[in-house]
Amino acid sequence: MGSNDTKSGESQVARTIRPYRVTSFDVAAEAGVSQSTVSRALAGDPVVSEATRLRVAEAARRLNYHVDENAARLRTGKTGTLAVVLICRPGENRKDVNPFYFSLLGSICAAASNRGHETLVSFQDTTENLSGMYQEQRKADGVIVIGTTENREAWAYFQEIAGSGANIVCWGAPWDDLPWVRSDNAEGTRLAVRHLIDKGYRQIACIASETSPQRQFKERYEAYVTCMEDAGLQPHLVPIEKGLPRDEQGRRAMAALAQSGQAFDAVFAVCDEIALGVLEEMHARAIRVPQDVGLIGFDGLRAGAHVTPSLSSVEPDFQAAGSILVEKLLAMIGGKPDETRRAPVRLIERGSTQR
Amino acid sequence: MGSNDTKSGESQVARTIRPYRVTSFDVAAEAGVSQSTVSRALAGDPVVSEATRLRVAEAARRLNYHVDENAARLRTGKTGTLAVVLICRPGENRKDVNPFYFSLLGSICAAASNRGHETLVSFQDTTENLSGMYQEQRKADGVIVIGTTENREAWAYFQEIAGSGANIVCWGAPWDDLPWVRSDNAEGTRLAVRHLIDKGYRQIACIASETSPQRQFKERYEAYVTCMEDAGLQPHLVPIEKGLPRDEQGRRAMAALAQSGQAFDAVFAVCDEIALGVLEEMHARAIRVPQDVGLIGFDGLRAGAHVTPSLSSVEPDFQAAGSILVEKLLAMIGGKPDETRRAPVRLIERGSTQR
DNA sequence: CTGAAAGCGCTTACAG
DNA sequence: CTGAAAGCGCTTACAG
Repeated sequence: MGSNDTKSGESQVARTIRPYRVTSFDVAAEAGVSQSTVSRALAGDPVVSEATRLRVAEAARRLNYHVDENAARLRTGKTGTLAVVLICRPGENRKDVNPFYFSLLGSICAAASNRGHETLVSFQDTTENLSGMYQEQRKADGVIVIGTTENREAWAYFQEIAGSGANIVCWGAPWDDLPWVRSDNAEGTRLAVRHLIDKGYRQIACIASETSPQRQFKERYEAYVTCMEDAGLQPHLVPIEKGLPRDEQGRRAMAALAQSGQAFDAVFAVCDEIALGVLEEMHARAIRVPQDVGLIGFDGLRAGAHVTPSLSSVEPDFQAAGSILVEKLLAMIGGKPDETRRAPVRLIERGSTQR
Repeated sequence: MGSNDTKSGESQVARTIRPYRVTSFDVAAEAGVSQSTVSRALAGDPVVSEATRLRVAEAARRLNYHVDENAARLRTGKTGTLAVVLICRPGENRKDVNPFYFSLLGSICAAASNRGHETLVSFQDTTENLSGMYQEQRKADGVIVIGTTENREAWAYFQEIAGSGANIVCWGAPWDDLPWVRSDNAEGTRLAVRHLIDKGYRQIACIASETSPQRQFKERYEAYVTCMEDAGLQPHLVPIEKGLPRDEQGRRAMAALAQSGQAFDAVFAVCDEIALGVLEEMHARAIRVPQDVGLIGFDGLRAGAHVTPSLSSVEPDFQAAGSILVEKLLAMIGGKPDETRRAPVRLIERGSTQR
């Protein structure tokens, strides 16, 4: 079927099967200099004369020569590449990955690109899939790990890698013993609660969890308590039920709050997905937002812009977050650890708090 | 300042600055075999005896040895890597990248991973940024280019690369002379229009553009005309204004339709962002959806799930799309072109058509 | 089944 | 300022 084709020339061409590649030697011949001069000229080594540099560049262009990065990396030991791992829920449909992570991924790639590094991206979830030996395989100089806090197995794997001295930074880890970056949850919560107070709301309930693996939920709840107390107001926690989709958690918590008889005129939900469920439940109960009750979430999901009323929120600056992760990793690679850990946040005032 | 530090040992240690790396020679010594046997054993070459293979694997584990991929690739000429380029609008804030592209990016990475390939991702927009010489630099075996149709400069660049014989497939190109994959727009439109008809709508207007650089808009509009005519109904085009944000295009088109005096009981918008603007304008005009007028979009944006009423739509299966792109590229790399060009779509029935 | 050796295409001391 | 040569760490014919 083609493979037993024995036309003459087949075997003697065996070595020719690999397509011919233009090398720095070809460029050297074309430019009439040595191969080492080609390498220096193309790398921009200032030691080569301008005339030679131009001649070499022109020859390279004529031959459509490009440096074989594998050879360069083998020689220098540097990759110029950062690995990015996005941890998913095991078996999760990729479409259900929190879109924030897609955005963060994009901003990491962009930030790395601005700093002259490429990004080697992978989505990982289960054991057979986990692979973080980037430095050992000389595929990258370090790793940025982002993704769902809930995949403990994956985080445990990367925690071990971090423990062995690899260059690694992360966003979303359930533990604090890997170098992490997170939203400035205290500041974001302060912005949200102060905003509600400025709008005249006083009986502000917080839909949250004290026991969630999501550290940011805990941080936001604690900051909420502090803000309320600082303002002389009474905090009120409405806990979420475990193991449900976020919007369903929001619906149920809102139902529980309404049925509790507890007075409230505003709700601070620790994430927008929960807040969207809360809003639906408020509609179902004919609670008018923002007239009767104000509502604010956290995360700045796009979906919040399109609901009625649109959802006020606090948004992590994921572009800053991407830069911070990249800078932190590059600093670590350079041996001068960078202490930045918090990504800035900003308030998004939308309809659900505009009374 | 540290660099003029002349403590003894400094210069003789110069070669030691590069951290020691465990090589296949070390594993060979540890396992008591030759280096070539180590290479074969770890590559799973069936020619090595099981006993030897185990001994080598154990030695490698003890020494925490991992193959230097740069050396392997230099030798084999294969990268096992696919490049993915996401083209953005020049100067665009990354957050405004259509979330569909983030999802598609994710599914491409996942599909590549399933096929044993890593992905080298970059976001590109302007000239100083454009870089697609992946095969020449031996960084990847081929490129998948996705992103906004509107960045003509970037597409022209990749079109040229495609013309020079590189392995490249794309989603979103404004021209048809690079190997492309797109949604099955004809089928998706048929699903949308048939659905409206099934729900009893008859006077179905289409908000679209015949001249947009977005080829899918044109394809959807043409399919709409065909479907309407096949059903014995009168097509009615409401053109969008150029150069505006999509939602604003939707608002204006809807306003124009309402003011035109043309009778209508449903609207098919060629994308969800436009449909969301249409919906807002309908609310502003107290047009009840879906009772008075039905509305359906295209693209299946998440935001559509949260508006009131939720927006019916047609969704490209972006996971299938990612697989198709990867398979098409791998087929091209393998020299056996694959003719698949259309990603499957499915109808999402939501509130805006449920009367 | 295993080993000795060549060579992938660069970068970078070392000399001049 | 330029060249000759070594060597990065593998894979794979070639021998045995």
